[in-house]
Amino acid sequence: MMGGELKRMDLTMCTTTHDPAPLSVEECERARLARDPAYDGRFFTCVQTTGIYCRPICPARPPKPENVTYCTTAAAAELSGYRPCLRCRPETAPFSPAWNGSQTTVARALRLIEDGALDGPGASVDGLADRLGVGARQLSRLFRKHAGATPLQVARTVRVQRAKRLLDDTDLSMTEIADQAGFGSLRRFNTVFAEVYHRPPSDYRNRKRKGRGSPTGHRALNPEPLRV
Amino acid sequence: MMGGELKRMDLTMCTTTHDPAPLSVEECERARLARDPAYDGRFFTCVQTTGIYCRPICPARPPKPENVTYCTTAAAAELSGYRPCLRCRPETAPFSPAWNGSQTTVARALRLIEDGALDGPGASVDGLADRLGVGARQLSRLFRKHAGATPLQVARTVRVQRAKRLLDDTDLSMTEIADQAGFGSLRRFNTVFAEVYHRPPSDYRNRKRKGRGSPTGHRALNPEPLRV
DNA sequence: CAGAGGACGGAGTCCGAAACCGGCGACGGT
DNA sequence: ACCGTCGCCGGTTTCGGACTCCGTCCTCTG
Repeated sequence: MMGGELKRMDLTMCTTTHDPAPLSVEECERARLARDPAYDGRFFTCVQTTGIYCRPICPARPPKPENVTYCTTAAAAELSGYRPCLRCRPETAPFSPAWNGSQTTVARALRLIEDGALDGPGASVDGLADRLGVGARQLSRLFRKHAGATPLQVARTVRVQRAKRLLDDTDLSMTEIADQAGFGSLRRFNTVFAEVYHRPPSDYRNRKRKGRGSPTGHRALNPEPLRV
Repeated sequence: MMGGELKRMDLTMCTTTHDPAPLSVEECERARLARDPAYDGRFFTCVQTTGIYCRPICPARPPKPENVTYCTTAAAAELSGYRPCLRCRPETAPFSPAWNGSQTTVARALRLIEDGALDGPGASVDGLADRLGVGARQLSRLFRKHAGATPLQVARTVRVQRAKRLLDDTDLSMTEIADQAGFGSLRRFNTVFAEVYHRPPSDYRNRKRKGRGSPTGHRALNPEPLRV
């Protein structure tokens, strides 16, 4: 024992605010050997031979019972001289900031894409992943999990939306709009826009303007409703 | 015509040092429409409508015959006011420096790996590719093509060789050798070394030293030959 | 105390398949 | 003459599955 942590049966004397019932050593033993997620955060395992403390769900090889004591909080374990396990990271409980780490990464990525991180020569998903400090494959996984779309799908949507606003709100040329929207070429702008709106961008702009009337008041005959 | 380049049949008057026989316009026409690699570098196609000149093997849509004239050199085409095509890049002929580009990239990568670019926390193939200015997937392809092994296979070989030299030439501990050889943990060092030499590193060192005699002159009984 | 090795899951690596991308040229409309 | 659209094209990028690598923990031995 390194001091201060509860010995075997002593757990019955100690509860935490979210623990409706005190835990027996036997219950802790069962829970950690089973890696039962329901007990995650309810107690911590202190390993005397290594000086490390863990969550009940730690995937590391379970230490022998005679080498173990239990604590109800991470703080108590640290006060007793144990350091957090680098596998299960007991200092990051569910719903803690660390738990939100990957979601935060995706949120940052989405902002970067809005800001054009995937546009222009040399821009790439590899490069974006690097800026975020994660592997490209891992970023892909996080996008699928938290955003339900791939980074390029997000970027393509953002580009089309920018182009649409520029078509509606400016008299810029197609070439200029393609460039400012983040497309690397007029060719790609035409292709992607047509895929989304089923017509070329200039046609979209013309119909949009005819639909709200020209200065002469003439309306387009049989205006075709926009399909998106 | 933009000036200076040879009109149709005039090619018969013009040869280059590596062209044993002059080319007819018909022959040029056939060669460019067929994208015949044998003619690459022997003549260049000048497109009047766009002001661009190409190699016979250019994958772009073949221009109409009436829009085409021919030159025997890239320089002649440029003197006539044409600019090089950004697809087939006529200014980069086979065996030119540009052609050697990917081989040079792999050579640089190998040097970087020797220098530990794939060792240590945060090191990755993604990161190496980024330093070389190519995509990770593309780097993988180039390694397969020019080195016959993957980046990690190369790195692993380099690490083991470093470790072997340190075992032979120093009295460093296993932990220290693992670290200096580029392994992130003693555990990995043990595993990889055993895969290559079929014994743990300390065993290798002991046998190697017994094999060349100790200061007392005692030789190991029945020394087992090293298998690599 | 150092070293070896079993166990483990997250992240990285590798690869094939598919999509994206940008360039070229033709053509039509203004 | 210029702008815009679109067919065509091949190199590179993207994506996701499959698998490996990796570092950590723990035990045990010398």
